[in-house]
Amino acid sequence: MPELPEVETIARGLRTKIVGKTIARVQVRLAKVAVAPAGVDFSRTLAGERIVGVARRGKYVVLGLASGRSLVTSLRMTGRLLVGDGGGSPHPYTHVTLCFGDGDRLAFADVRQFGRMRLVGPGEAWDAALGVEPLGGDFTPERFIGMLAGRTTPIKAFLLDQRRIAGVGNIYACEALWKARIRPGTPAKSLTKRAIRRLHRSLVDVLNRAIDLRGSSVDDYVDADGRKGGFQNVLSVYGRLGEPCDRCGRPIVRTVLGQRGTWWCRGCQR
DNA sequence: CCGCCGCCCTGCTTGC
DNA sequence: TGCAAGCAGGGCGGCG
Repeated sequence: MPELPEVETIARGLRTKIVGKTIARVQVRLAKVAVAPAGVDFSRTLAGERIVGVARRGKYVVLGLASGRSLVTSLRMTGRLLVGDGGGSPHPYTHVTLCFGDGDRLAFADVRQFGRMRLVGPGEAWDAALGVEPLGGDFTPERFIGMLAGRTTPIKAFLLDQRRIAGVGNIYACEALWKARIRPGTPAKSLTKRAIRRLHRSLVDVLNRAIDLRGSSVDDYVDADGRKGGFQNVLSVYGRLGEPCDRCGRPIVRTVLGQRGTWWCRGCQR
């Protein structure tokens, strides 16, 4: 499931491939995944647009268009953005295809149909409800301490709340908490400043390391080239039920917290 | 504002 | 062996 490092990898891959290309036509096979403002036709509006940039915000891939509009893609769990020349057989769950003037195509495919491609207008504050970028300069240890003050919610649930910190999903929340030696269920407000600083460091380190390794391919994630990531080979807890903890040797457990599977070590996460 | 819950959807796993 | 039920999960809207 694509989280910040996977989406960053996808965005970087797309940037080298599609910036500068002009959209000639758009095929929408599953209407509900292609979202546009009221009165705006998704396909007709995109036709003729030129791609001027590819960015990431939280877990969203943002294609910047020459008109000032943006095409914002949420991949959710199983969404993929794939570039090709249309020569090979298309991904069987392709819902939207952008056909460029030079014959290349950008396909949005998603088995579970949870992902969305959303066309937003110039200056539209589509990300107003999204929280701070964890790898941006705004996310300081002191700010993190302030964010957690008085919050009763379990720290792991807080990390997953996109309105607070944008881009952290289940894999990296579990990994960062393990690295910081913090129990996932700890109420946010009861963490010491020292522990919060440790968690801040762990979160930034885990995300950067995962980007270096081009993300984690846990289920079927692949980047814009169809390549798998490498972080799944260095996971400490995620998906490792029963395996010995790398730090203390106790078997990794799986519990459910906020309706999400949570992997952690009872031995060394306090 | 905050926390909690159900829904969306399909493929895989589990159980009879 | 075959089939149905259960489960997983990110974001969003609704509720208290």
